[in-house]
Amino acid sequence: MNDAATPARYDFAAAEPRWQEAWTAQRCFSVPDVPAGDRPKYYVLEMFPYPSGKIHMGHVRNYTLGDVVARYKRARGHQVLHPMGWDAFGLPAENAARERGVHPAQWTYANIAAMRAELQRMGLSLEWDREFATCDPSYYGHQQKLFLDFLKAGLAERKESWVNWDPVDHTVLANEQVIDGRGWRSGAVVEKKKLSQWFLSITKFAPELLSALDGLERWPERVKLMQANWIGRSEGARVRFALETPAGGIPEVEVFTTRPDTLFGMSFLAVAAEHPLAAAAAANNPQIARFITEVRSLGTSEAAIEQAEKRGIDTGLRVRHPFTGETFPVWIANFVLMEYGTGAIFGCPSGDQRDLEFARKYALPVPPVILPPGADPASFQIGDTAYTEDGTLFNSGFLDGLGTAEGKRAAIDALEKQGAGTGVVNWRLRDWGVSRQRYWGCPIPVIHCEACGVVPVPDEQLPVTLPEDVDFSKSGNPLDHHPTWKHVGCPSCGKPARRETDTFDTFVDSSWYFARFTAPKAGTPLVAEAANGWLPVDQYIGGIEHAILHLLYSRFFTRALSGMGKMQAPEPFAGLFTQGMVQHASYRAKDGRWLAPDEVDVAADGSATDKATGLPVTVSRNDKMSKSKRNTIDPGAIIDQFGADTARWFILSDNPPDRDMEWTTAGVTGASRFSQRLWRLVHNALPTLPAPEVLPAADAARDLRRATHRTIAAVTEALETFAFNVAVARIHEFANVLEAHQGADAAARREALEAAARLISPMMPHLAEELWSMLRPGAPLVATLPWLESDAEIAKADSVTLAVQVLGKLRATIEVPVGADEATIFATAEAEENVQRALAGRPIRKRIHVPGRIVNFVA
RNA sequence: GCGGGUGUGGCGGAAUGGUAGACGCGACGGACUCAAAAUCCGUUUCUGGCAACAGAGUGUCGGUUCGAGUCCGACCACCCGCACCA
Repeated sequence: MNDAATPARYDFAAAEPRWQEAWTAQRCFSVPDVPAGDRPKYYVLEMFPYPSGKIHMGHVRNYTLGDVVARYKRARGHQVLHPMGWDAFGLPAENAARERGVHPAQWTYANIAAMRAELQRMGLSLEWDREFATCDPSYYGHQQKLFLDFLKAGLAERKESWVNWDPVDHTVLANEQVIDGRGWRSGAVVEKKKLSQWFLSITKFAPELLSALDGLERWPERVKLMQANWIGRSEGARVRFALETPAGGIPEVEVFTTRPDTLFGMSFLAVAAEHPLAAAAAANNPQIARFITEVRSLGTSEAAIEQAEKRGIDTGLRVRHPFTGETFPVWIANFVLMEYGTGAIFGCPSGDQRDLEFARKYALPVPPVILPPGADPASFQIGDTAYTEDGTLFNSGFLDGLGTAEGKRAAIDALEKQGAGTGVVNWRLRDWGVSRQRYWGCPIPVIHCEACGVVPVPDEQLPVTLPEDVDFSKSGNPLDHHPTWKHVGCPSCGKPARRETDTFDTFVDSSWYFARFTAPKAGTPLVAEAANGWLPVDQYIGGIEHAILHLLYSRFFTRALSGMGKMQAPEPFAGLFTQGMVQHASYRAKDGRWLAPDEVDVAADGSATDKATGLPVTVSRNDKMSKSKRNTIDPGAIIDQFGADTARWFILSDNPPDRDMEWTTAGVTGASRFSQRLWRLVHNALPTLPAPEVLPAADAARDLRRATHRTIAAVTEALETFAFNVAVARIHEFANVLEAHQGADAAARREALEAAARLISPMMPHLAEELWSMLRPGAPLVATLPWLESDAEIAKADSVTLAVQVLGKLRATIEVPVGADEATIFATAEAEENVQRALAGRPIRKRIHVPGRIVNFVA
């Protein structure tokens, strides 16, 4: 290897740690808790990781994207806050405890140490001094304080709600732990069970959370749309239907509808299985009781409920129509959601597809009430498809002849007049249930006292820390079985009382961490000057899977905390970027085993064989990297083999960052080759370059200098717009130009090579420092330098190529001087032989000229 | 089921309504080498043609326009989210 004939190569393994140390030693990435001086602030944040133990390519992509932004903004003169921490509570630690007997805390902190080391090798411009984990008592203790403030402000309350219950393990299951309606561990059929739980009153902010979306100009439209749909504002009416004979003391059923205009199309009324009326009907009817039990085994997830086959049972009860006095049957239906509206609907099969399917299945009538424009009222029939669009009302008594909008108004007026209903705005958004029956989470700091009720833990007793001696061998919540932990004296009356054993949803932890990062060591949860100085986060980056919940909860917390005067920030994240997933081909043997990428040989045509057996394997593309499919690539191994810069460069070059990318070995080796090529360009040029002070002569190497300044402009624009793959492409092109100009004016070449070194710095920061130190020994680090400016005068072109079309088809291209007059351009274009042939002697009827772009002749 | 997104060569992708396929990967041909690796040069959307050139072409069908990958309408396929995974 050290043979004199071997060409010199860039030794990334030596260089990368060296530059990382230099950045740390010079504290290049440190900023004060309160932004100071006249440099504008810029807060770059990537969604902090769950410490699973190893970083995966999704993390590498996420943090590379953030680091490009952080380094670029720093070069543009901002003081950049760029912290990192750990979303450290959650189920996997408890699973590890159950499966391997390792304590969640020990497991988690070991994972954090391992992942921190891996992240540090990536050369990210992070300020590690601000690091914390949400499982640190110094973090979650402050969270408990915030919860007590929520309680005082009336933003937290106890309510009952339904959970997935495993009757064998005696434990609450997450939706992901419910597989085909059964508990993942026990295999028992899951039931819905009602528990009293803590809720945060996010619905109080629903109107604001919705209207403020408009102001989030640097959020993807689709994320805003998803949030708007999630919040789900809908205008409609609540309508009360009196029961013909009250059941279980219930005299009437209230439904919510967005279509009061279709009330005359009613054919039945349906309630959710959890509705009180359902329980009343089941009281002395075992068949109904059995049906309710069956529906309860569907689980609590909306997807499971709505995807299930539509089923129902007639309760035998009947309700009276407020307008006609007619009576209709009351059904219990599995597609009616207790959580939405009032948990009851009136069924109008002609105007709602779900109602129609239900009516057809149970042979209920389908009276049509909305006439599509142009349809004949005498012959109009509903087949397999409900008519859900606007139209003209008919068969609808006093509403006949009205349009949809007027019909709604008239129906609501009539309902209000006779006291049978009111026009209302309904929200899909529900209050946020934050209670979890788990050990590895932040304890909810309240005490239940027989005499005093719910008593907040006094401030001076915070934090309420988790006990360390816990037993995971029993099913259920370990905090609940702990022999002593929950037994405490009531802070109010002193009598024996019981500590709350539920812990917070981990989404609570991540709803304010971005604010804590501004003053991570403070003795109070937040320091207003720090939070106000840095927030909102200027650029937040993470996966699209968080588009709704995490972002919405953070927006809610930001408003709540601002409302309580803890800080003043209208929104947590001014700019949001959602990255795509990292995928990899997966390989499956004939016998069904999944094979890891290093267990197969991939041929040139893409087919693959099992290295061990030589048998062909099935290759599938575009699979999300996952342990189960064994198609993960370990970032650590990639960095060992190719270096952090290569991994970063490939990830940026592959495709636009908001799309899913495919990790390929070929792509990595290509990126590696390019880093060596750049290094070689500088290495080979060094002996021929003049001193840095020598400026290129005015007209020396114009092509090269034009390319240099055009590249600066193009890369700058690409970085500004998150088009990192385009930035990479422009630098590739520039390298091609550099190679073609190795004999050009030496000062121009120095200018070009120095530009190359600095333009790659957000993306390949180590190589940038290496090249810069070669070109300018002893000069300050690239990490401390301002961004390059393009000189428009040098970048300007002398001539321009115009496409010439005849009837919109390309027939020739012409080269004209910049600023040539239109007549000359048309004459030149017309004179082209190919243009003449295409015109075939026909007169030109119209001449179109788009300066700098195109000439089109219409003949 | 509801909501959201994506679709361009062999592959990843580029393209303010204006030359479709920049740039990279792969492949093929060549140079260097005893040989290989590394590196460099060239070709590479498809069809026809020696070529000049012509025709077709951005998931499908239709529309607007001098001109559509881009705008509009309908459809198809795939992916993601759905409140206790993080």
